[in-house]
Amino acid sequence: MATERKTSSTNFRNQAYLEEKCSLNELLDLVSKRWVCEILFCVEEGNNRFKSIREELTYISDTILADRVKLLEKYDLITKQYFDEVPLRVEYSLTESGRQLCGMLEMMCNFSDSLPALKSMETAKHA
Amino acid sequence: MATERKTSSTNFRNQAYLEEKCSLNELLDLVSKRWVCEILFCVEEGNNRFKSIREELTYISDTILADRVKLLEKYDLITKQYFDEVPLRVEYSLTESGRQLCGMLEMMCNFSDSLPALKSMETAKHA
DNA sequence: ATAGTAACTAATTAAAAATTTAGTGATGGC
DNA sequence: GCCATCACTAAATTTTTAATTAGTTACTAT
Repeated sequence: MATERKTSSTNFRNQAYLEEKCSLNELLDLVSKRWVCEILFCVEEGNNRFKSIREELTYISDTILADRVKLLEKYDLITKQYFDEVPLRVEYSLTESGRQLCGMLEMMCNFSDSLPALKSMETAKHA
Repeated sequence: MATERKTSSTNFRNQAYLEEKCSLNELLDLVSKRWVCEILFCVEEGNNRFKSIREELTYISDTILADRVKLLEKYDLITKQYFDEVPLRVEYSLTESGRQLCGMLEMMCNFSDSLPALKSMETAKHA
């Protein structure tokens, strides 16, 4: 998983340039990683264990889920609580920032639902 | 630029699964493409020509800018107006959807500015 | 005739992201 | 001892995305 970024690339420089210009770019880089929003929504709705999230998000793998919860914890959007049980039990919950972010994502979700351009493409796909 | 996606991959299936689950995933896939938000903000602020956007966004290339304005037009977030002049003149402007999206992105921008986790990483980077 | 302009496109290559496969530790049940 | 559980990690591979290089069109200015 952990292949290092090449800090000498123009690819890297451009991302740094954008993040410097506006922190939105950093936030978007996080929330647009695959599965991230759905994981947030799972936790928001109380589906807060590793295994149960993995089951809800049909095709996600252990590797990715572990990576994403780690990222979300790093950005202080979720927290982990460890229970001294066997087998191991860990529960995730949203932080205050996480709750705020979820609120905004839900707004965007409503917006995207109402976007004619997106809707017509959906329909085209199913046709 | 136009390398076709491999529709048989699980990578593709997972993206389709997420978009089916929630259209937010489709919208995020668009706005998180590199440079997209900054292009929207340029147009919003009246910087509405190909060349001037390219100059404002220092490191962007013709190839990428052309791809992004095409995408934004496809999703009906910007429109193009052609002027019959020489040399060729094209102006972009936000659609009503584009304006709404910009509004939400600005909200998210304020949020990300206030996120302690992001801020501390910024600081760490410059240290 | 040659060079320059704006707004692009096509093909290639480099880099990053997602996925797959195979493991870990501590414990419990058979 | 052997298999199972949960919540992970490491390494390798595949797929996608971004960047580079080299063009195009239709005209104008030198």
